Amino acid sequence: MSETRPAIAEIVDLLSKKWVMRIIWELRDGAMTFRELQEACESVSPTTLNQRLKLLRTALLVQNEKDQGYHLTDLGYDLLVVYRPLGAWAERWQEQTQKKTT
Amino acid sequence: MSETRPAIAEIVDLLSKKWVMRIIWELRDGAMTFRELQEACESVSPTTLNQRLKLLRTALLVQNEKDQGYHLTDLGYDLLVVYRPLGAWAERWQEQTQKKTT
DNA sequence: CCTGTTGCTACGTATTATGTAGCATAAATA
DNA sequence: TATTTATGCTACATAATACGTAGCAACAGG
Repeated sequence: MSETRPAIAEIVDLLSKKWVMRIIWELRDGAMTFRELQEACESVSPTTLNQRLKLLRTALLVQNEKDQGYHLTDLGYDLLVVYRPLGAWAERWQEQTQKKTT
Repeated sequence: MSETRPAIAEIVDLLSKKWVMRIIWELRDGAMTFRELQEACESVSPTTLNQRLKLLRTALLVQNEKDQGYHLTDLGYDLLVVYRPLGAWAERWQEQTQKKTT
């Protein structure tokens, strides 16, 4: 079904949707309830949050087992690991972009 | 102005906008014209492309010097470097998600 | 039975992206 | 010189997406 599309393209599509990266980030320290996630994500609307959680569940990045709340799968954690260097890059980026105003 | 917001949050916001990651990716091998970029990005509308290019230029990730076309800045290239491991992760991800159907 | 918490849906409004047309500039061609 | 071609981009109407608010059904105490 999705054989023709490269994996990287699909995941970039998914990660480009609003709140997706943020949700993964918020789940970094363990499970959260639906409403906890909602608050953490600047009170994102439940409609959108639920849509995103569905996407993330079918993408096997997030799970929701009974009484455990939403939490990352192993695959989801690995993605966080991949993203880790982005933090350092972002610091440098902010320095550069603030040279203009400061 | 943006002192209160962490760098990582800002960049995640930017990268979560449609076509932003794709545009950076398409510029990986050097300069492209506006219309080349447009074709490369599945004929994204010029309105949107121009909006994204404005964002990317003010974020110092893309430049557009005379007769050189659009191309990544050093900062932009560094971001690509950060993203490189995503390719390998995406392969593993696709294997996992295709276990279900195949 | 009442209250609180949970995950989630409904639905109208606002924001964002799309598609198509086309303009202004500059270089190449006839 | 007149015409074509390519460039970067704007205008604007429509479609898709996200938001905000209200509220429901299931469950757990008290």
